[in-house]
Order: sequence, then structure tokens, then C-alpha cells
Amino acid sequence: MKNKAIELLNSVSLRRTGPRLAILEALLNADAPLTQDQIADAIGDSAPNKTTIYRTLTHLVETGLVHEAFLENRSQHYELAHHCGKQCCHPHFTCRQCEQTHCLTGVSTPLVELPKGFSIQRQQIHIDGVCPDCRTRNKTKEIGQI
Amino acid sequence: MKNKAIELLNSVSLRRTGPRLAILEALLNADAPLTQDQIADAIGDSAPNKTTIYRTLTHLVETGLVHEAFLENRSQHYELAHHCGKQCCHPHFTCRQCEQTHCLTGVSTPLVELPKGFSIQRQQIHIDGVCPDCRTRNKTKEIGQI
DNA sequence: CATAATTTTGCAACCGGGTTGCATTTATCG
DNA sequence: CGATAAATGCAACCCGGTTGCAAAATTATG
Ligand SMILES: [Mn+2]
Ligand SMILES: [Mn+2]
Ligand SMILES: [Zn+2]
Ligand SMILES: [Zn+2]
Repeated sequence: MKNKAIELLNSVSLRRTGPRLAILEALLNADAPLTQDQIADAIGDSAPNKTTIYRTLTHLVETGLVHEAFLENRSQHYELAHHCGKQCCHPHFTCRQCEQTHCLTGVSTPLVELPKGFSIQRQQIHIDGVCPDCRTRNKTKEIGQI
Repeated sequence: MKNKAIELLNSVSLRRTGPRLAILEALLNADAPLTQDQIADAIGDSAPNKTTIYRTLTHLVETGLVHEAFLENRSQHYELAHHCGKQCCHPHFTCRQCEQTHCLTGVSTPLVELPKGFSIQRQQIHIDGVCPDCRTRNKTKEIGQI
């Protein structure tokens, strides 16, 4: 993953520094959007200062490598943009029971057709409900209660 | 609008108080989701304490009268739920130039078809780009420059 | 290589949206 | 009206995120 991180940094001509590589690696290993806090946790003891993480993420967003994901959570989430189309990101699903967010990279996501005069730059879809794990968990519990 | 507000409060059997009526009226008059701050501004001098506004909004969301809209803004927005289907809210469009948010109540919004096992409770779509006003403003500016 | 110019990083202090605890006020009902 | 439960206001707090500034690391220049 380190090679991939270096490659990504080069592709947008940002200087190759320790913090940046670590943050990119964390995002490469993630399977859902991460907050600053989660990125720091993923990196561990050698994690950069939170200010550095935020500033790095800002750079990565500006270059287009990273997208901001707007989940219902109070804090901002970030993920690599490589699963997103130019105008349409893949949808995100957040489970109301376990609070986990899933990237729905497989599903087809039609663009909303905008009224005359609006020009789109990016569309994001967020869904919440109950995830497969929690559903089966609920069912087995029900059965147990009968 | 005051009658409508009273009616709404009755429909969910919440006590009829000054702050609640004022907040509902503000939401009834709005044409886009509002923050606590914007609600207070809309009400003016007689606006309730911000804690009261937040607690009222929480009540209204719990009863289903009001929805939370997750815009890219750092603060939470609220709007009446009457333009939303059971599982699918109307999309919101935020202009990157003038920062204004528009409710797209007219457009058709297909539900994403979820992978096996996921059960939906609510889908929200957010789009950003340039609004009609800003687009024409840009065009006339371009012409002026030539 | 030395050193000056430029970026990047870390730290502490700060900002602002939102919440909590608690005392006071108000709505509802008999 | 009085009792009771709910609603309100205020101050203090929480926490995600930002800012200013000095120290460290990179890069450019002679
Ligand atoms: Mn994703
Ligand atoms: Mn709306
Ligand atoms: Zn779940
Ligand atoms: Zn605009």
C-alpha cells in the first residue's frame, strides 16, 4: 500500500512526507469514510498532530484525490475518490443500530435530473436503515423470545 | 400560518407553547432548511433561547413533523417533512457560489436499489453545483469582459 | 557544501455549534 | 384554583475543527 500512496502523492505533485503517506495509507486500507480521529487511531502512536491531519486532508481534497463524505455524524468523513464518478459519488448506507457506514460501490446510481438552469458538480446519496448483520441479529433474538 | 402551526402541534399532541408555535411558523415560512440560528433570526427579538429551539426541534423530529437535512454546512438544518415521502426526501441543491440551498421538490427521485439484506429507512440526496441565478450572473460578467 | 528561502509540522489557544444540569416558569387537568 | 408534569432559560460545558506562530524539514541558490 505504501507504493500506491507514493504514486498517489506523485500524481498530484505533493511533497512526499511521512504524515501524508501515513494518512493516505490509512485511507487506502479503509473500507468506509474515516474521520480525523479514526485516521489517527488507524495510524497509531506515530500519528501526526490533528492539525496536520486536517491540513493534509484539505490538500488531498483540493487535488481531487480525496472526497468529503457527509454522513449524519457530527464529524466530517474522508475517503479516497477512486470509487466515484466525476459528478456522482457512490451512495453510503449507515445502520441506525450499529452505526456502521457501508460504501455501496456496486449499486447503480442514477443522477437526479435537475430543473432548467441548475448545473451539477457533485451528487451524493445517503441512506440509513438497518444493515444485514443487525437484521439477522434482530431475527434470531425474536425467535429466542418466543 | 399560525393556524397551520397549531394544527401541526395538535396532530402530534405536543403542548401548545409560544416557542413551539414560533418555531413551526418559521419553518412554515421557509423555503429551504433552516439552522437554529436562522430560526432565531426569523423569529426576531422574541426568539426563544437556543437550548429551547434545539430541544423543540428534537421533539418535532421525533414526532416526524420535521426532518433533519444534512447539508455540507457545518451546522444542522431542519425543515418540515411535508414534502417528503416515507422513505425518500426531496433532494437539496446547494450553490457553491452563493451558498444558497434549494429544495428540489419537483424532480423525480428514484430510490437506490440496495444490495440484499439492507433495509432502508430514509434516503437523502444532496447535489452541489451552480444555481440558475449565479449562472446567468457569470455569463453577463463574461460578456462584459470581452 | 553552506546557507537562504519555502513548506510542512506541532503546539496551544481559540471558535462555534450543540448539549447538560438545574432552578424557574408554564401548560394541562381535576 | 391548586397539584403535577412538562417546558423554558441560563450558565457552564463538550468537542470537532481552525488559527497564529514558532520550530523543523525540504528545496533552491551561490
Ligand atoms: Mn464510500
Ligand atoms: Mn427541502
Ligand atoms: Zn448494523
Ligand atoms: Zn448561486
